[in-house]
Amino acid sequence: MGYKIKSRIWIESDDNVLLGEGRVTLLKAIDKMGSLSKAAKSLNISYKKAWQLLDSVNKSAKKPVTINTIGGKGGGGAELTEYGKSLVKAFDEINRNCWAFLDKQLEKIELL
Amino acid sequence: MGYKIKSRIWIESDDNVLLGEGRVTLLKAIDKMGSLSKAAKSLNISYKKAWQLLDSVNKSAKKPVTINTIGGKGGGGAELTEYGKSLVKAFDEINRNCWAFLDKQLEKIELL
DNA sequence: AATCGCTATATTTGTTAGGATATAACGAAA
DNA sequence: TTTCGTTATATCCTAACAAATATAGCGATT
Repeated sequence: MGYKIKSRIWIESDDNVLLGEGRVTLLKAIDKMGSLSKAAKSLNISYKKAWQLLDSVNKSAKKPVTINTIGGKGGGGAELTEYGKSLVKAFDEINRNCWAFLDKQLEKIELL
Repeated sequence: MGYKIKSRIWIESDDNVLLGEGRVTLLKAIDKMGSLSKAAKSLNISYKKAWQLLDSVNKSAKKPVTINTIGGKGGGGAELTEYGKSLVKAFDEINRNCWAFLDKQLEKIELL
């Protein structure tokens, strides 16, 4: 059986984490569910953790990633901005490319 | 100021971690110092942690990565095998290549 | 056979991240 | 103006993880 190579990538803005795998799956869940609390529930993480993640994302992004409304119809909710959606898409693409790249690189170790 | 992209890669063997950045810096320190305890001291980590890391490396590698001698001249010591040295070298190379690759990919996000 | 510095391991103590819980504030709609 | 399901935040508690400490065992050298 051969070795496997794994990776974790993230994007920082001014030493704060903007996007990582956890944040991206959270953003996807928000997009799907329409609210932060439902997204947290669907991912089986606490609301607190989800809120902290999202807060840090919005604080470190150059443009808003979500729009959170408080009160109002249905109590409020959260939805991705266009910028947020394209960030998610780009991150996924980079991640997939990285995996493919690393799988090729792994050959260097397999034949030692 | 733009975003930065960071990564962490590691190699697994049969679901156990073989090499990661911490393990590689430990192996380098062992190579330099000639013993596990001195390596741990030079990295400011506890001997226990260093030992656990090295143990897990040797358990999951297909060939021995270090040769540890217990007792004897100077009380013993640890040194890298040829396989160990080439693993370290290959890992570093893959890591550097990955950074370069990701830096290019980051452009996709910069121009959103 | 005594010494030495190391590997190898168990045990105990400390620290920190996260979970659970509680609650205030909000604004549209009825 | 009351209800509702959110966002937003603070506080406490616990459980997982890391550090500190202790100690046994080893074997070449003297």
